Amino acid sequence: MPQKGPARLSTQSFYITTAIDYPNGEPHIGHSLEKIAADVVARYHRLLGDDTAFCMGLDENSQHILRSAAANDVSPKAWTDRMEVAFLKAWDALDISVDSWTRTTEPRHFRASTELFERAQRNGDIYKSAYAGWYCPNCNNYYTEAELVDGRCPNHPTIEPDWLEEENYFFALSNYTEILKEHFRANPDFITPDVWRPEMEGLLASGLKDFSVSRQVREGQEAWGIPVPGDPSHVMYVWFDALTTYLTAIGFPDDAERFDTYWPADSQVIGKDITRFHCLYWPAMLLSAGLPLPRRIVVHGFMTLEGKRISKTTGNSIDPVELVEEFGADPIRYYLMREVSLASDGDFSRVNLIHRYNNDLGNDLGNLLNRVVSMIGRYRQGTVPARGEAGELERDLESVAGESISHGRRLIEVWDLDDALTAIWQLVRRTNQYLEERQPWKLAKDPERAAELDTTLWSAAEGTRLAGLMLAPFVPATADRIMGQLGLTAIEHGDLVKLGQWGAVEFGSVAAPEPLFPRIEVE
RNA sequence: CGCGGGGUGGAGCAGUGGUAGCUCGUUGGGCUCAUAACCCAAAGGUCGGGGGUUCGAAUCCCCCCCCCGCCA
Repeated sequence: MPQKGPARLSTQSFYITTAIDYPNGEPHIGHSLEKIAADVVARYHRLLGDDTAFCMGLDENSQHILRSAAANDVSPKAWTDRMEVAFLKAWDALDISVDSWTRTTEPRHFRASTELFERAQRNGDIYKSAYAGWYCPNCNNYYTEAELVDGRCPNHPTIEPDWLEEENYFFALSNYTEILKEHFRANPDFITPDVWRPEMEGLLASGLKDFSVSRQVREGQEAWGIPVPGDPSHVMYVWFDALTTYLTAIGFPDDAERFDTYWPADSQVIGKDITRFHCLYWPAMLLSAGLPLPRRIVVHGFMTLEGKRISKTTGNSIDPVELVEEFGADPIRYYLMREVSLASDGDFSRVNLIHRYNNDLGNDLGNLLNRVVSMIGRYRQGTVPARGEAGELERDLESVAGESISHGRRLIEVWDLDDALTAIWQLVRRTNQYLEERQPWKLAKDPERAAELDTTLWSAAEGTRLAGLMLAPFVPATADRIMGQLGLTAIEHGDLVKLGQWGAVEFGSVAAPEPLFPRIEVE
């Protein structure tokens, strides 16, 4: 566990990636979970003052793209340009703070992939061999016997694939079984959460098999993809192309300064379907190229929608942009991070979203801010009073705030984001309780207790401020609104270190109270 | 078949040997600063089934049932 202590040096770098997406259709809520989780951690590290690089992108060199483009009667380039707009729009709507965006069709990415491939070649890990399987011409893909459905292509029920053999390039993954076993032994945090580790260790125990890294360009077919170095009759197949994005994004191989600043990646976030490729193939490829391995692969489960599998073909999907228009980005971010544990699959339910919105965001958090700001306005003409002498209740509130922050931090650092929110909510709840205990509305009626009222109002404002600060990675716009209503400036890089202690700011005048999350009435 | 994960109050989950916890929901009470919000309390579980180890098991062992994932 990375115990970083209470503060951080601002000279540290933090590199985080998400999987790159196939732009063969528009993004849906399932894509969003991973981006939001990664964004929370990226924002958290910026809040610590780390030099953070958060990279995402698009996987455009696959045959899926050619098919989608053809189906829509446009060129592949026009198609991916159009899809890029859709993806960027979705991530922007969800407030995903991406630093670097990579498309695999970019020349710099061709350059990086070629370099990585050549390094593996020089290391003797690439060889040519026969590849055989059931070939579907529509997919331009091979399937195993088991993958076929009644002898037909799983994606094209009308097509009976042919048994084909071709010469392919292979990567000698088997060379890396032992060294990867050792890596897993020496780095128990390499896979997070650790529920996925036994599966990888099982694969290692049974021995790794080499995998195909190229496809022949067939006659009459567009050479879509990155040519294999030294053999343009082949293009790279998936892994040396897609995974290399993580290197391209930070300047590999030509910008050594930038690359050395960020590599190896601190966290690479992926969906559970590609666990093996990121936990086994990818490290082996990096070892072959003489590059250090990422520190952590973070695996998340899948989302269902109202209990059903998300599928465009059955119309069971939600457009994140429409969702944001209806509820706002922060409620969706909060809901997904609070309700879905990365360790297991989660469900997106409209009823539960509204529930979380009203109960957690509206009642607990929004109402807390509202009552604090209202009372400061009503009893102290909008000026936050000086803190005064702390009694037992204030010391207790301060201690809960400290624990909430330290627990929250520790949990974010091990990617336990739902529990981190629970830890932060301890402070929100405690501050509400504190107000009940002090009853400032009664203190206000007795001029002799003005000092107690001052202390109470200051303490409640401070508890609310610290909760807002810790929430900033999860609900960034809301955190700024909290600061704004408390009369403070918007949250900045490094603020968790600078302002994350009880009493770290000088308050001034609060703004007019305004509900953060107006209640959503349901039928 | 094999490997792995899981089955805990109405719902969702935590809990790996020592009186079963959390959030929501339900019920009752309090408060009135606040977004019909907030606070307090109560009811509700023979921890999938059976057997075993132990002074003592949700927690360890064996068998069975059910759900999910992996097999390149």
